[in-house]
Amino acid sequence: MGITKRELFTEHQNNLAQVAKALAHPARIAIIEHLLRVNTCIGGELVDHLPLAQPTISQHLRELKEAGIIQGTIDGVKINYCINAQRWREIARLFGDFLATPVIEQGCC
Amino acid sequence: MGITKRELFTEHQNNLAQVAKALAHPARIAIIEHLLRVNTCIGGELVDHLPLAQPTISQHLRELKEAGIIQGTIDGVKINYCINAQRWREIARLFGDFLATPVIEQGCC
DNA sequence: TTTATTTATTGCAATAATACGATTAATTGG
DNA sequence: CCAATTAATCGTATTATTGCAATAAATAAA
Repeated sequence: MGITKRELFTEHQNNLAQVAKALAHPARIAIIEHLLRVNTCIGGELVDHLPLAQPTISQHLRELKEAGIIQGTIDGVKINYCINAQRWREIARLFGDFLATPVIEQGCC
Repeated sequence: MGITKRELFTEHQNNLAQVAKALAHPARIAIIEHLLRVNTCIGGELVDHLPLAQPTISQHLRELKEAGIIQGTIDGVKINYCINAQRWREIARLFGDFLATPVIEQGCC
């Protein structure tokens, strides 16, 4: 995109937006859903599972890693990926609090 | 971005990703936070409130509108914006269910 | 060492997003 | 009608994202 003027917004607003951005692609949702289901998997399994080329998946994995949502540990030639449980709970709280804010319904709109 | 291959993913994955994308900018988070606080406001108030030019804010408002998160009703020359309460609850459920999925912590990763 | 396996990186093309000045459209008030 | 107000749209520059082929890097196995 063009450049986002992050410095003009609060840290909280940027945190929410940044996590949302990490979740803003169906492939990354699919990766997370898969990891939540199987707990741990290697990259190759994702290549078999998702309809995208290996470099593309590697790129999505990197974005999820940079957002702290997943982590990988080297196991020989392979890499075991899993969800960062602590970060996952943190994100659940962050979005939970935000989305739990009630909307007062008025007739105005 | 480049073109996202949405047709290769499930409707649920695309739904989550699409809402996340609508939330993936601090200005849009700020707009939502403001509307949650004041319940209703006109576009001009947002221009005073946010450090962005009027056309930019108008563009962000359109994206939030297209995601169904906000709605606007014409009031003379002005437009009253507010959160779509029903949609907001729907999104809270969508993300709540997703983020509530527990991560089984293992020593592997 | 050579080969196979697995993942990351590079480089590129195509497309989407961000931001804003200028302009337009729509309505209100005089 | 004319000016003022408010918001949307257009056009454009800049930057980010997506996707993949080709390649590199790293380790394991033979």
